[in-house]
Amino acid sequence: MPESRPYHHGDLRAALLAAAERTLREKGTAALSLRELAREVGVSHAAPGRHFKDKQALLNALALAGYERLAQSLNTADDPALPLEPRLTALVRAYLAFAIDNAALLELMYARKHEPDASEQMAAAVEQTVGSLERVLAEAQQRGEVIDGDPAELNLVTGATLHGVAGFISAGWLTPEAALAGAEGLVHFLLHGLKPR
Amino acid sequence: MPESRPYHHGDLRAALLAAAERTLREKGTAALSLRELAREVGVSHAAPGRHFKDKQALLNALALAGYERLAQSLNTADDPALPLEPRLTALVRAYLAFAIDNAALLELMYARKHEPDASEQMAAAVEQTVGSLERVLAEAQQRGEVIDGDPAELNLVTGATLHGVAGFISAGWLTPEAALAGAEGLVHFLLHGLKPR
DNA sequence: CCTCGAATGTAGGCGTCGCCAACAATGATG
DNA sequence: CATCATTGTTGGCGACGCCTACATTCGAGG
Repeated sequence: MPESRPYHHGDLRAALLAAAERTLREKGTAALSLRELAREVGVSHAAPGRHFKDKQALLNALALAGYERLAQSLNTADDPALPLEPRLTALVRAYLAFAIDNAALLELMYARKHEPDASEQMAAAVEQTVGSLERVLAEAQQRGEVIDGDPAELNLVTGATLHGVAGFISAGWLTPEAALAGAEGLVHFLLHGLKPR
Repeated sequence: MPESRPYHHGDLRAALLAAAERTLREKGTAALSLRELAREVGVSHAAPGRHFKDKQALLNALALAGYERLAQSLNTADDPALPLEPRLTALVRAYLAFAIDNAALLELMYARKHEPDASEQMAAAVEQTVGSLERVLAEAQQRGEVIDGDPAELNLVTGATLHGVAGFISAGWLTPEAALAGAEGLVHFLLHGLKPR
């Protein structure tokens, strides 16, 4: 009699990803279990297996979605009309904001578990993400506002700095407030370095 | 007849830590299991519990040892007689070298699992580690070779950059060779920034 | 409209894990 | 030498990821 729920969920895959992201945000990576997700969504413990061949596949899907969200966030934060320094500051703010309220997800995105297959889709997403920064730097370089050199290399160090700060935030060595407040100073450092002029 | 091994191991705690570090290096964090460690060392599956209250306690001990090793490595790499730039380069090289052949361990060291207790010992070890960099920067600052500003803040951004590069290495976006080769350029960037002079 | 195969969900089981409690051997302290 | 804390063993609990066999539903071709 209890017509309960239909035998088929409708969009279990999406529901699992949504639940996973919520769990990730609220309880952290360690609390992510396929069985628990199945329970939350109301299906049997083996149902997730129909949509993700194993746990890593789900993590990959989460990471992929994360990259897309981050790339979009960076793209909307980028205002090509701005001068270099404020333009970079906006990007840095957007990245740090993402890192702050997606700490566990970001960690997942950076986990090097997907080297073997590489999954092209993932690579493309990463490219899109770092592309935001690279574009800005390359343009500035053409205008002579940034030193010469392989753009990829420049992009690497700036990206590393950002990534490092994000890591410090999730390690708890830097409060989110301090990080966001320091964004301007951070960009200034990126541009001018440690040496006095 | 088989007088096998004595009932008591002698120094089980150290043996476990050693085995754990080996496993960490060879198979990665995911392959670390208390039961497996016990098997490797030749004790029963519950024996580790006598020395580490839970798995996290073992991980903390590993991280602590890692910090001590890293701090020592940085200290021996620091030559106060050198001018600023080569001196920093040596430190960067030492840090990257550690990151390269202790990737999984470094990840553990940066995991923010030990905020609650803080374990003072850990905090002291961290302080010792970052202290190497901070000292160099503070001295250079006094000599006027580095811009003014809160030394802790300067230290933060340089540390973040280093940490970020290390992250890129373990993410596989940067080969160890490329990272070490780029150390000099990295330091130059830290000192001079992206803007042309 | 019906059938039949593919897609999706369920039930149960296997081996492993971390942790716990009860018990056994050892070694240090009086 | 007796006693007791330390250290190791055995066995068990619940949870996990993954697998296989089975059930239900959906959709495409007759």
